[in-house]
Amino acid sequence: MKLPDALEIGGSTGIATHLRQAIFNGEYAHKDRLPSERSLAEYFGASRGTIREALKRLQELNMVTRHVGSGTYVTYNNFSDQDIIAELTSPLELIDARMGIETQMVRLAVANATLMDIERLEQALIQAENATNEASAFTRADMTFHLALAACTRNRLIVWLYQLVNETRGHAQWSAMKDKILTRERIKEYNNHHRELFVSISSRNLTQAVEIMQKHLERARTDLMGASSSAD
Amino acid sequence: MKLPDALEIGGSTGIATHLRQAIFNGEYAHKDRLPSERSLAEYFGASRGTIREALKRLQELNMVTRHVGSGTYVTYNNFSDQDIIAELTSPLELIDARMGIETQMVRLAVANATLMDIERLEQALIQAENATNEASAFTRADMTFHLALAACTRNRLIVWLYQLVNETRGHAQWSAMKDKILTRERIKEYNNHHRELFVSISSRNLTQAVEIMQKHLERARTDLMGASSSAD
DNA sequence: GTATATTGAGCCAATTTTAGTCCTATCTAA
DNA sequence: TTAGATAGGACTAAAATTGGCTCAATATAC
Repeated sequence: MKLPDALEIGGSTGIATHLRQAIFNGEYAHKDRLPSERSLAEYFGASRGTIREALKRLQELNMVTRHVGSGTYVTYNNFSDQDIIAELTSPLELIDARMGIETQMVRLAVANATLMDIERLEQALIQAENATNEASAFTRADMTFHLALAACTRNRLIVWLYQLVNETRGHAQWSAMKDKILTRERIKEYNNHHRELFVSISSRNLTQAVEIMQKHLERARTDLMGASSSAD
Repeated sequence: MKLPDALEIGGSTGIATHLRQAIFNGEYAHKDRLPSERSLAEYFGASRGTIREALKRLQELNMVTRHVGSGTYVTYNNFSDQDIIAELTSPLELIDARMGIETQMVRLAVANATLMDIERLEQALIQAENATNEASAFTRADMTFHLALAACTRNRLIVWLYQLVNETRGHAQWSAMKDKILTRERIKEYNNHHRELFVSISSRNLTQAVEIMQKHLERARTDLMGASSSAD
């Protein structure tokens, strides 16, 4: 292995580097199609075989996929902030964040929820109560319930923030644990929390509602810690 | 280093990319009608089928809707969710949201802040204390302080969320009131809050820190309401 | 000289593009 | 109201393009 004396990096490795840079720089975005091998060959002044060798490298780096008759497509994902955050956030961090937002949500919900909001909340609650059998169905219904709760605040900023938080719940680390945590028993318990929460909000009992939400999330945290420690 | 003029990518995907860029760049605005398939075919030197394939991609991306006999219309909204939310959010809604996130931030900061975090927090504090003369300078320093506080939580999700919240602070409704609210006297008072907050966090006094943050935001709310009512 | 990389050519199978035609929906002007 | 122009939707068979692959010839590096 020696370093090139000149800037000239020829051959398949040089072309591969060039293309890699182009993709990193966003010249070719996610799902874009690269030029055909024959066009690239002409452009780089190389033979088709060399281009193929270069593309093979990109393929091995999982930066492109190739389809006969169609073309070479960029699979490299220039992740958005949100994707990175969702990937990095641990379920425990998530609970901590929810603890802040959702208890405030409860306070504002008690103060601001309209009758229609409360009706929607109850419908979401009923859906969750009918989903005790399957973890993924309950997860969906649970998200809907908490989102309906967010809507009760009548605060669009909070609704938006909670939607963002909610999206990180769908990601890898949580999904992997979900089935272990959500036993039928726990689902029942969570639904009881939801029911209590609904009652206290619809009767505008502030301190009770806040307490229940705190209990709910504390319980979720301990369940989570039990699962992650038993997983080690 | 980018001169692929000779490398125009053809095909439906290339045309789709081209049109997508045109919409992103505002060449075609929201609700505008795109040229007809036949015109586009002529313009791009491709057949109608290829154009249809490209438009199908845009349709799948929810960037256009198409109506027989009428045309293809842009539905992509150049404003991001964040811009819309920031525009719609009133300063009072903002305070309500901050009330939830920031009190939780304080709790986690007391628990998790490292010495380095606390040092950064103090530096931000000092900067804010030196910016008593100009409202916009104080606003910037204030944001930095609260962001440093977010960092103390060691919770990346919360940091991210708070960054988003913070960005909405820079928008129209707040900016208009800022100069009215941020008298030199109030800036001094806010800085006192910051100082107290810093002391209680660095001494790990949880209940005191939470109380101060609540006082701080409650005060911001009343100041805000005074300003908005006098503005009517 | 040997090992390695590159070249250019040809062929294959998968896929896309083309250039038609006919259809229905919508708009506009007589 | 009616007629004509124009819009997108759907389908087809032929042609062009694309990546996958092989092979012998050539160039380059050690």
